[in-house]
Amino acid sequence: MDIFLKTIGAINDETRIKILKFIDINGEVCVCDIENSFGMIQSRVSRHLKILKDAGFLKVKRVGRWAYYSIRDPLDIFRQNILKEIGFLDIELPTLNKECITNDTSK
Amino acid sequence: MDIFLKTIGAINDETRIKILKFIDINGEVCVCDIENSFGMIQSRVSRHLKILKDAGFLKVKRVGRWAYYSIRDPLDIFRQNILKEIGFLDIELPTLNKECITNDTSK
DNA sequence: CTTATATATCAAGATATATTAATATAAATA
DNA sequence: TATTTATATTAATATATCTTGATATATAAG
Repeated sequence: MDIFLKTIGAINDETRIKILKFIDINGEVCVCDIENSFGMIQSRVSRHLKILKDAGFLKVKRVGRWAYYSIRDPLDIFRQNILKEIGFLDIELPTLNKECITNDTSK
Repeated sequence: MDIFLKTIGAINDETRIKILKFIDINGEVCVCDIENSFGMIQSRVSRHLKILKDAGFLKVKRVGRWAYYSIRDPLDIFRQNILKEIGFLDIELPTLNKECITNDTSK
């Protein structure tokens, strides 16, 4: 029950639905990608990512100082269905904005 | 998005998950059945039922003064999946207690 | 008139939730 | 080593939502 409610609670928020769909569409993104794309401050992004990760939707891959978030794989059928449903929603998402300073290979 | 959040919000509550599973298991039940089985006051039951109905999970059949609630049919796949998932949860449910005074045919 | 139900409101408390600032941590690098 | 950077975490605050009991009213049916 607790796990179920945690899963449901995680997607009971518009911001997290957007972030989740954003990651689902764009694949692996780092925290600063989300910061830049959504125009949110870092701590806010981190917090939402943690909730989505703890609810079993996301996984993290750490590379150096970056943390790359993506849809957890394997994903159980229930969460897959939720993801599919979110995919149907008509939401306006920002375009992926890869502006992270130190992520810029020209630097 | 709003409909999605309404659906999610409806099951983001332990009491409603229990009522929903209870109806799923027992089929058609009237408000007073739930009152008696769960030991909840009528207004509380009515309110939760309204939320579950508005979220698309339940339908009502009115017979005389009674209102019989059951799982909405047809139910879209997403809500079916939610119901299935709730079916897997290890929750303690009260047994159906049909004690409604005027429901008693011996009266 | 009584009963079953629906609905609405109020007030209190609980819960949660979001948000940001500040701080911590850890890695890269000068 | 010191600094910068990406990210995480915590603490404080503000806000919002929910739940619940109590109560009151409305409706429809018997």
